[in-house]
Amino acid sequence: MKLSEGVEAAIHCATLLAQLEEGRTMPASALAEYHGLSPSYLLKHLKTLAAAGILESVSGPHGGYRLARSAEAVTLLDVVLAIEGPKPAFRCAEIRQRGPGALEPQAYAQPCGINIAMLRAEQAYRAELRKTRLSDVISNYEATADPRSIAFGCAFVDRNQRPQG
Amino acid sequence: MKLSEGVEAAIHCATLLAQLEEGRTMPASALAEYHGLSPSYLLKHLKTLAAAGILESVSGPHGGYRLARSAEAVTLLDVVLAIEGPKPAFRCAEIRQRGPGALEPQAYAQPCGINIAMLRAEQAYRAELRKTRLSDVISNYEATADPRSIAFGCAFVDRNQRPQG
DNA sequence: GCTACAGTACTCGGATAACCGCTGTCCGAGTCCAACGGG
DNA sequence: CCCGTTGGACTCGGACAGCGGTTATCCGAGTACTGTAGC
Repeated sequence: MKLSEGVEAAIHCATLLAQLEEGRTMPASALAEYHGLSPSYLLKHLKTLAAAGILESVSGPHGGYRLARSAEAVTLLDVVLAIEGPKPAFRCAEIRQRGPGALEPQAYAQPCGINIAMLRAEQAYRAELRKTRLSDVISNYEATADPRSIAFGCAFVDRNQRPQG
Repeated sequence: MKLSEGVEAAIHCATLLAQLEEGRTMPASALAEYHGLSPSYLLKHLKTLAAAGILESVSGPHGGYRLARSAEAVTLLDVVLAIEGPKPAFRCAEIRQRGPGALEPQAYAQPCGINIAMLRAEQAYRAELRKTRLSDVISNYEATADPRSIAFGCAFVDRNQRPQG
């Protein structure tokens, strides 16, 4: 079990985007520079987030990305599902229906108990991720990070945010 | 996020192994036949489970695999961690320490809030998996499965289990 | 008839190729600004 | 001086290679049975 590397980048970017002023946007190149990542690759994930309705994109010279809704309305689960896809991590291949002891398909109306247990665990995982909103991440960041980091972030946002599109 | 295909096979095999009599073993070839899987590939995962201390292996003509401890003492988490590895699904690459605003490493004594949230969710996932024991899976199976499947399983176990090694 | 031995067949164990998805990258479509020329 | 037009530059969007990891497989090491030969 392993999550895509892009999940971390996506969350960081969403966090930064949440800090710019209402209606403003920030281009992918600025986000990549701020996080020290490859612009080309980051763009791929930003595109995915936009397709999922978490970000909005604005084209043109003063374009860029911004949150499609408030930071309180975006959970970590939203971001993870957008990048990783909605399919559960455990995909039951219905092994029980294979082999020499297999019966007709109608005999397997009851779902596989293993699948149920695995999906229940994943529901717990998702429920926990759903509890954390983007705004919570920001609050925690502002409360614990080095003041110099916060100041740099604010300055960077002021410098790179684009006017209302 | 996706789990290895082998997790499902591993759980099914462990479940079947839990049903044979005390001290008996069952060869990988029988497990593969019962589940309609490739013997070569299944052996790989059984080996992994044995290395993790969940199964015990016995070599020789009457050899095979058996549970290393009781079905009550094996949780789904044990099996998943054995196959997938103990590392968390979310691996923080410390993106916050990259980019032009990075500070000296000492400034990042506090762990990354994003990482904390992701790990907390994974702890919930593992806690849920830890609740389900192999014996629970068997109980559920015997309570819900088609009687013919259960009878076939019992007959198969009787036919393929090897004497105490 | 009993025992010791060698051969054999069966098991697991580790090392080795093939496929798939994430990683990383590029160029094209669309959009807004700005400069320029005309009125 | 003001306005329309045109050119340019900047943005996102989708399509294209490269690589690591899981999948799938094979042959070798070890062990217990079995048949045989000797006592």
